[in-house]
Amino acid sequence: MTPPGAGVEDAWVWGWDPTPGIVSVWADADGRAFVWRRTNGIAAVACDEVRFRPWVLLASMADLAHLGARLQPDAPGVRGIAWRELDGDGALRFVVSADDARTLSAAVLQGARGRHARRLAGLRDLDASEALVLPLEEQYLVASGRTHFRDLAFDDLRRLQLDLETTGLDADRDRIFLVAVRNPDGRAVLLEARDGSPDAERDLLRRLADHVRAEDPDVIENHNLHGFDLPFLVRRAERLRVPFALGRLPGAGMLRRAARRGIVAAEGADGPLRVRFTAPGRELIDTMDAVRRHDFATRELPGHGLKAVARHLGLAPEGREYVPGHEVHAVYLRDPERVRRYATHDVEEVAGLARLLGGAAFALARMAPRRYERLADAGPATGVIDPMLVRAYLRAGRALPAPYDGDGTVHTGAALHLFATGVARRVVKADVASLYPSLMRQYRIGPVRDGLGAFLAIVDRMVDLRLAAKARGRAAPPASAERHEHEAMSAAMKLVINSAYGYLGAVGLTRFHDVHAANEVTRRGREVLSLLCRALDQRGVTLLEADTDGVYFAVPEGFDEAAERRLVAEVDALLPERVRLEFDGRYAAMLSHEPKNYALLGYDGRLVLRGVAFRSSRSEPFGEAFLRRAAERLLRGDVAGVRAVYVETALALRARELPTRSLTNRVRLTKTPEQYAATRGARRELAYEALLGAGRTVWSVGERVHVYRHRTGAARLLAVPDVDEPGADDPRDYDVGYALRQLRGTFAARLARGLAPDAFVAVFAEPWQPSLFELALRTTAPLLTILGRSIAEP
DNA sequence: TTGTCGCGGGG
DNA sequence: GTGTACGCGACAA
Repeated sequence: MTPPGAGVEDAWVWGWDPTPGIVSVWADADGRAFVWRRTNGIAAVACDEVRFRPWVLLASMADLAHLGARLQPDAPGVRGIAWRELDGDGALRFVVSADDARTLSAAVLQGARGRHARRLAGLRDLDASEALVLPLEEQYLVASGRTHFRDLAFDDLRRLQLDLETTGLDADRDRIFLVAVRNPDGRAVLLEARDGSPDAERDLLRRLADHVRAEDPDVIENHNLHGFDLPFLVRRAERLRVPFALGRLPGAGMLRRAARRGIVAAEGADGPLRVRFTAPGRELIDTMDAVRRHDFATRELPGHGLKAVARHLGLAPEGREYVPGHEVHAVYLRDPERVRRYATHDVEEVAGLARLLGGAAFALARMAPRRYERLADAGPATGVIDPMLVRAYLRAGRALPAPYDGDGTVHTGAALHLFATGVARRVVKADVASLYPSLMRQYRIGPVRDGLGAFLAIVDRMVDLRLAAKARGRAAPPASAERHEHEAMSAAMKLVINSAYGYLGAVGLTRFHDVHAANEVTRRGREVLSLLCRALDQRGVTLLEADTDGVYFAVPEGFDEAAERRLVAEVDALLPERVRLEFDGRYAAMLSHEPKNYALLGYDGRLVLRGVAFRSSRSEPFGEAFLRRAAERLLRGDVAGVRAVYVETALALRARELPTRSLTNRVRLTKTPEQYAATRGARRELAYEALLGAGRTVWSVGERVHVYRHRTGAARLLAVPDVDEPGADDPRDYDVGYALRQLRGTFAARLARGLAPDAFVAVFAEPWQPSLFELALRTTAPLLTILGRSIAEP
């Protein structure tokens, strides 16, 4: 692993204290920090209790004038209340510290109360322009230069997974009947309530807490741990009036911390106040946070639920047991073994998922002065970069700028050009890797108020770290712990690097935001996009669409892939050093419909539809199917084939050969019968009219129904069984005329850009009137329309 | 048809 | 002591 270097900038990235093996940190208002470290190799855990001086950063010393001689200059070993002034022109420039947080707070507030009309309960009630107050453990980490996990690998952590099985989702009504635990050694243990009584559940809670204490993990993990298991446990313990805690500090209990993605604890002035639970000494990690981050980068997950993610990532064990959520308790009563298998598989999948995706937060916790559990759910800009910058400034002895709401300058966006519509063949996609971070580094675009230059220095370091980690990861044996660590490091760096641009633009949220710098980045980005479009244009290709950092273009006949790659490399050579244009893919054909709406046909025959025009779940299945088949024919240049698909579909509709199911809309009910009755007069809605028409006056919100238009024009319900069974009970009484109008007006219209107007008329002429042009269609080619060719100079 | 608001999960 | 984005569905205008 990377040791902290000796340089100033190394300290900005890694901290500077070499203490190895820290797995958790807690600090209290008495000025005590509890530091849990793995020792004796990694076999044991030790808790050091160390003194630290709570501190606050102030814009003015006026509030402390009342201290008189009790206020002393900061010096090593100083006792009592001390202060020092930082360099530079930042507004937050006085570091005031004390032996304990209460003394510090009382001293500052005594002065501040004289100036403020409102009540001040604590330092956090001061304006952000007057004071910067970090959580206590972050005060400790920033001041000490310590970070988590130095010299530890992810697999050195003691990680325990737990998963509740309950009779329902409401902790005020439902109860816990089983807890599956996976111990740090990988063994699964089931704790079960002996019956449905409150005493049995109390006993279960006590055994769970005992078990965790005995196994003594550093980390507790589950999927939706913070959204379900922890709040449920705490609520049950409250209702059953039994103590419950998961931490390592005796008597600390389950504490709360503010968290954006927490559960609602109270209603505040600016919306609900949300909290997450925390337990001193152990890190409470929710794998759903890691899943969200992962999907944010890859956007390939089918959903964020445990089962779907585990299946998708190949983590589901052989013979995985599945039980629908609402049946878990009922199944347990008649077949407890099945639920035991199910719950065991849950914790095993969570362990795999946490290891696969949790390494990124682990890597960040070795750098940023925050608890591992906070880095796991933090946004990368405010959650990772900001704390690192605060630490860098204090380390350098430089004052921090006060929060700033910007000067009202609006944020300008990326460029989007549509050069052509219709069908193009031999299409190439090229894009610039990490365009915005590359521009920031190339042109040294950083926040204007960052006089220290720490922002760009940190981004530079992270890019280097990422490249090194990628190289080392490739060199390491597949599936090895070493490879896992490098891949996690690379993922963590990617996350932060890609958020650096967002950091600049986050006016009012990040400490050093700078909308002018962000606009300079997008301006340079538009410039690069224009430059590469012009360069491609000059080389005889047909530009199709360019968006932000990528471009689609069509190459002349005779180009093979090698020639395409040479062309991309040629244009790449014209770009600034750090801005690299890469070959991203090649396609047999593209139907360009509107900006960000297109269809691609791969050389392997795969059809990709992008944009709302081509994929809407509101579309009736028959229309979607028609569009896919017809678009594919069009992309192959087979206009007569498009006609054939249309004729076939239209005739099938007219003959009612298509199942009613394929003409339905799937609608989720959102109004109760009473609510709909109230609005029915103003506006009639198909789904509810269908329900009423079927004589149904009772339904529940959330129910999904299939609705279609009956030949009479009235809304009708279709009973759709779970599995498709071509039904004897399929009524086939849909409104054919309406469906035909939809086919032509809604679906065929998506292909209009690829056909000349007269060809469109011929292709989609009424099928029972054989077209005069039927023969001519065999020689009709799809159309490509070149739009205005001006490539705007930025 | 076209903007905005809110969600994504857990039993 | 808190702030992602993206794509989609629901709802209102």
